[in-house]
Amino acid sequence: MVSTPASAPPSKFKLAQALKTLLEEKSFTAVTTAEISRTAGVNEALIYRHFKDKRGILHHILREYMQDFQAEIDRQLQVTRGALNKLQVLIRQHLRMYDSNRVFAKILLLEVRNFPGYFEGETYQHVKAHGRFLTAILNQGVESGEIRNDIPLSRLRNLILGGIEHAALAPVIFGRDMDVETQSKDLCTLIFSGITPPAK
Amino acid sequence: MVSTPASAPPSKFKLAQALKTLLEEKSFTAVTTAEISRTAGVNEALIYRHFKDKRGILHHILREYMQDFQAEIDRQLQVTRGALNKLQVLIRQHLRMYDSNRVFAKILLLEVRNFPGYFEGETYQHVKAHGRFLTAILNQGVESGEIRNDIPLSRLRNLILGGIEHAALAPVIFGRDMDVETQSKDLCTLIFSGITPPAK
DNA sequence: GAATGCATGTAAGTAACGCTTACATACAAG
DNA sequence: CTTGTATGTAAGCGTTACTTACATGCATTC
Repeated sequence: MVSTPASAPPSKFKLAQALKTLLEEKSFTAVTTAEISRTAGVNEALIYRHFKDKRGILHHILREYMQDFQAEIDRQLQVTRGALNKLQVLIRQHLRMYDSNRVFAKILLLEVRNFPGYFEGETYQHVKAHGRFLTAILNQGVESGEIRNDIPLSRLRNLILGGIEHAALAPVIFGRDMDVETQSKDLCTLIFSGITPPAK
Repeated sequence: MVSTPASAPPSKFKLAQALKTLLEEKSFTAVTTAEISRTAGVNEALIYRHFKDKRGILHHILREYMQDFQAEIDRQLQVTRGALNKLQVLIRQHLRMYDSNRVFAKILLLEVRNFPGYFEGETYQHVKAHGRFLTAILNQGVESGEIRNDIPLSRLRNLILGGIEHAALAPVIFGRDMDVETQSKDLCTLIFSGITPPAK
């Protein structure tokens, strides 16, 4: 039994890898199919053997990233107790992921949302699953009394996801580096207790 | 002196209007130049007389929206005292704008960010100006003691903008309606005092 | 070792789309 | 009458995503 990686056959892997590389420097629409195949060192027609679309490559890449991401979060959260602690881990891990995988962040935050049919597609289901995961943590927090229960959880989730996203957005867009530890610490402080001064 | 609207000549106005109409139903990339000119009832080549690009039309529309938006906010904030009150007005007005101008929200939140050169372009300056405006309010809040000063203002701004954005995102994408008043009230509560239970 | 099947390679082509160009007309202002 | 501006028409160009048809190398299987 030989090693059969998830993205076998080899040319499929090469194509996905090539697109990742190209996305480091330009936007998805600015990358041509000819360019992808040339970078991958395979024939252009192979794109359409392995993927439905040019966009199919992007979706494939995004799915891989999402799976790695979710796996890492699952792993870390198994040793974490308390809803607020879990939230903190989730937020930090989120920013870490965006920081060390700029292409992933670019795809998820900038490229994919205006695809026709993206939100109906399978790839979005992975993202949704991640959202439900966050809701579950919030739910636990409400039950334990760590989190307020006078506002619908969906609102809390929106704020958290929005906060993470906007913390990452500028660094990702302008290629600046982000101080993940400070950013996530501050973000947690704000999300937990708000922008008004702490009652000392 | 006759009325000379900002978007004279007439065909320019018609083209912009046509794109707005088309964007209600499909994404920008899914709209073709032929379609725009046909809907506008003008010749396709006129697009390139009035705009640099197909994208130029979108930028033009976005600028118009931004100016209206900023004007309305300026107007409302002149009669509002206190940083937190101003913030509340800003947040509610933001959501109102996104709610009643879905095309505007679509452009700003979904379409424009992956344009090559958008962040270097003139249109983005309007958005940046709006960001500085928010920072000014936060600054005032820090000075008056309404807002905490132990965390950089850019972080607060990110959280606020991210929260607004994510509150609007799902309704905009899925065409659901949003309860602006409840949404903005809850969002303010969360941003002001966080997701932990209020100290009664 | 012949056959089967899969991954790959090559090359030509198509349709759509963004965008350009060249030329003509209508009309108002000076 | 001239000039300038907004507009109209139509043909065409280059790029790009995507398709099709056909051929090869190579492993597994019978």
